[in-house]
Amino acid sequence: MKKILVVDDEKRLVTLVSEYLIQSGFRVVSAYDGREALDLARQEKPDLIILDLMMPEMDGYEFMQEHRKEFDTPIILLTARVEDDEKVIGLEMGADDYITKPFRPRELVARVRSVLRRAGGFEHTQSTITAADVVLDQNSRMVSIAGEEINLTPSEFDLLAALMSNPGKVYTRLDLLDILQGVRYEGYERTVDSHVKNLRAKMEAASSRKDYIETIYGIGYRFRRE
Amino acid sequence: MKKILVVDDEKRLVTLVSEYLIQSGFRVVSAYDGREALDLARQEKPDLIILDLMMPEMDGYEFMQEHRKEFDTPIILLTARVEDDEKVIGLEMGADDYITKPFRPRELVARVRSVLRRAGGFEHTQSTITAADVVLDQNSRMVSIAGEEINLTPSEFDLLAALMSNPGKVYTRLDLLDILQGVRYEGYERTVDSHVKNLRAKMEAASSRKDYIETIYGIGYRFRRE
DNA sequence: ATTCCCTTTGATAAATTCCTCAAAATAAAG
DNA sequence: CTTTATTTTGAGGAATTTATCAAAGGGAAT
Repeated sequence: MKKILVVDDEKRLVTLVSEYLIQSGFRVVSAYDGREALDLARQEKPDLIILDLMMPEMDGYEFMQEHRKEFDTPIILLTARVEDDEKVIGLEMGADDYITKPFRPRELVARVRSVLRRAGGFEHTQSTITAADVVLDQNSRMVSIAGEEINLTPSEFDLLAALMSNPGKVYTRLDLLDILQGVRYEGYERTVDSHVKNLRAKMEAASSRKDYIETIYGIGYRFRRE
Repeated sequence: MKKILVVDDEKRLVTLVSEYLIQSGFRVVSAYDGREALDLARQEKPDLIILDLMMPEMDGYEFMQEHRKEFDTPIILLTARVEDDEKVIGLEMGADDYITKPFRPRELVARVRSVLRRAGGFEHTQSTITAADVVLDQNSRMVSIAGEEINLTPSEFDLLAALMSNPGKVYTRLDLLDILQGVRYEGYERTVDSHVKNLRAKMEAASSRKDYIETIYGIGYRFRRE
């Protein structure tokens, strides 16, 4: 299982990213400034680092400079805005990829997988979830029901993956919105309903069963546990 | 166990919110104006702050400004009206969520849980209450009796959660009405009776036992303690 | 630029729950 | 036993929440 170091001074963002990565089958350690990150990098020897450029104490550039003296761990940069300059400097300094805020969690995970693949290692992440007769593969992002493959949109897949990661657990619409949209400052809860509706339709079309996803009135949704 | 600071000049509201939070498994400290809140924040280092924007002495904006210099505790704003401006300003100043008055306790608690989950860690608050053969889970809001899950409406759940949080303690109808409806200046006490009736029916249908909820004539109700 | 697909939004219908009231039942008091 | 107070119960309409649909908005690919 791959270990990832997440470095950002915004705690909320670190938590969100961490949860999403964990849910995707990675192990995560986190730091809130460059110095702390350097200590952790030495100690934990992560397989990949997700790094914010703007930080107190020791910013991203400094961190990379120091870090590169000792390791060649792949790095994905988080940048607030994409000045071309920033991008170029970052890549010259040895970053493997970059992603601009705000971003969607699934986009980040996709890049993490991509960078890890390039960086050589084979993925050993736990990538398939099975519940009832539904099989969901996080790597290929394919889902099949009773052996028959179904075609989901990215949002539908993310929603289903979240629900299936804890069958029986009830997720509120706000929880699910976070998963769809990343850090949320506003959002229409009915968006979740729409995706659930489409997801249910596709799942029911592929299976005689229904009620894979249950509505908990007044709360949210959950994946049915036998 | 997470500690929450509640700041509002309306004492009645502070009391209600506090009780409900305590009942939901949190620790609570409270302040009635911004200055007092700042002292308490320094002293108690809460995990989350629930903050009214309109207050004497030092209003919510001022408080946030000062507070942010020293901490990054997540904040949930209470606002009387929702001007979009207010919302935007608040969020820009670092609030994590907002909720408009009047609100129901359960809605607030849901947001508290959601923000804490994002902001902090993976430790969970003590979320299940067990009494007799009844198990009640505050996170998923599910209840089971002798292992069998029963389906409660939001109000029924809130009522049962309140009663079960202190088996043997007698709650008046007004106490329970507060829990159902939030800050209330009028209300029909018989509403509670109705919910109790429905609750009893569902519980008795799932169990051979009855009398989980006892009537104290002239006072109110309580959950039976063995 | 055009097309296609996905996401989000808003509006309306459907489902569920909540509140209220009044009559019936039960408990306490005299 | 009778009276009075309180609780239980059932039912209808009000209110809230969810499901569904259609259309607008965005972004990527052609």
